Amino acid sequence: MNKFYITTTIPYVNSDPHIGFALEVVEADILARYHKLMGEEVFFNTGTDEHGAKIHGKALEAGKDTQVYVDSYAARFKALLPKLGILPEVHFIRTTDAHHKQAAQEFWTRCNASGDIYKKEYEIKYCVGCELEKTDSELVDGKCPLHTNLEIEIRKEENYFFRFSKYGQHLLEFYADNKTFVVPDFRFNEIKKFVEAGLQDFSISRLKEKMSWGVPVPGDETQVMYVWFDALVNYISTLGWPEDVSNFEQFWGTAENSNGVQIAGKDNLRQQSAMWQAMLFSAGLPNSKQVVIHGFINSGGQKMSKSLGNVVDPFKVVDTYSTDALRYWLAREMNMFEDGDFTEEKFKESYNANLANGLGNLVSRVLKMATNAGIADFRLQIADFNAEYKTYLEHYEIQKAADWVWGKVKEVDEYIAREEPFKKIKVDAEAGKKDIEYLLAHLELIAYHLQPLLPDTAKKILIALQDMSTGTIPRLFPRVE
RNA sequence: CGCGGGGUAGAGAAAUUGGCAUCUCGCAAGGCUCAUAACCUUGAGGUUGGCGGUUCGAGUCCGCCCCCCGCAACCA
Repeated sequence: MNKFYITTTIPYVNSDPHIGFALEVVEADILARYHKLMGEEVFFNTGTDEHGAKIHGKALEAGKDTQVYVDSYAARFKALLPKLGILPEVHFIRTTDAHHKQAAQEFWTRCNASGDIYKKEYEIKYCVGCELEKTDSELVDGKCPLHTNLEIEIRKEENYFFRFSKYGQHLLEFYADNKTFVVPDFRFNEIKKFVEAGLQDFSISRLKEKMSWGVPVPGDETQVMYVWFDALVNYISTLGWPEDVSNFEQFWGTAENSNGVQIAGKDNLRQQSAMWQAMLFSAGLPNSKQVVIHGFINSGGQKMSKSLGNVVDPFKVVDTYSTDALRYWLAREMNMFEDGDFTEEKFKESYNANLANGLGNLVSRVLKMATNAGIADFRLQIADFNAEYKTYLEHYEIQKAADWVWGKVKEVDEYIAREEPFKKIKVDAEAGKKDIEYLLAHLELIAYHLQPLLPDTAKKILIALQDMSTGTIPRLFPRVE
């Protein structure tokens, strides 16, 4: 049996889940469901990234024990999954899981054995106001934007570094041999350019006495791993690596047959397609098979931010509309690879046009015609996806796959207007009935192809088709005014 | 000349290797009554950011310019 492995990146639990995470996990779920329906054995991973100074700081600020703090956030992310209609068998890894920590340590040990880890003095930019380390990109004019009255302190400490620079050439050769390693191609070009420009080693640990919230570095009591290093290992620790070799090789793959598909946002291009791959080289493990990079969801034309107050809460969207309404929007209104824009108004417009008036209304009218014609049951007959639709999903073109389905919705509406079976049945019962059966078959076609996209809705339609004797017609998506 | 993405109807998008500028929403008129005030048809709406070039033919290829938006290393 073919194996399919897909993973999202794991969100950092320093704030509530936002719609960007919902996008990523729904995209992964659509692909996982598709491969499952194609008869493959699927391993689907998501989870939470829970170490690091930021989280530690936030917990201290809230006056909570750090583990208690991350537990409550992890629960929040976990609670979102059923709200989004994610496959219940999804693996949810937490980087504070005991097994993950052991796996991260083993990974470190292997990189160290390859001679890729060394100690060097590192200059940390530290904001006394936040009591946190700051990155260059967080600073505005060399100052912390939250504490512009304070100077940034430079603190020197000895950290472990990873020899990223050693793997530049190796990465370029790997990219050349794997022509669709990063999807879409413009992102692949971006990362190639970045690697070509030359790589610098990056720090992978912090002094424990200053920042204790991390995985202990093997063989050095004084240091903990920097959050990235341990977090990236989740993609394989989730499979039971290093102990469960069989599971690891079946799903993550082998050197000859890599099998791990990763989905990530455009901000994660470097970490996933360069840094993590170099780490895998170093540890002597198979690379990912593909890294699929999606865009961002903006809100009203601007980046979502707390200060602008335009953050979209996926829980709220689901509660107002429905799980499948949100899944529809993420699948069809978002281009898989470009940025999209969310506004309540556009969401509602699209909901009414495509779900209420389009799909929902079509199901109503066809089932009513069937009921009126005395057709009580319908034998399901579709067992495979359309070839064009398959091609789209195999190339991660979720939007196009959804377009294909709604193209069918349109065709069926047109057919009804052209053939007028509701009229025909009054003069020629046989011909009218034949038309209606044709419509029912197309409803099945639509429902079948909706399974990965809107699983709940697909199921409702398929169930309704099989028993129309009760005369009750599901109202899938009521109009919202 | 740091790297990259983009500019197509009021809005959002699409257009293998150059070949009738297409689709959805919205708007107008008509049709239909199976349906969730829904559905179908037709129509209005365009200097494809600008200028120039190649070509029988350019949204597409080449040159220059203008304007948006990311990234610029340890930020998911």
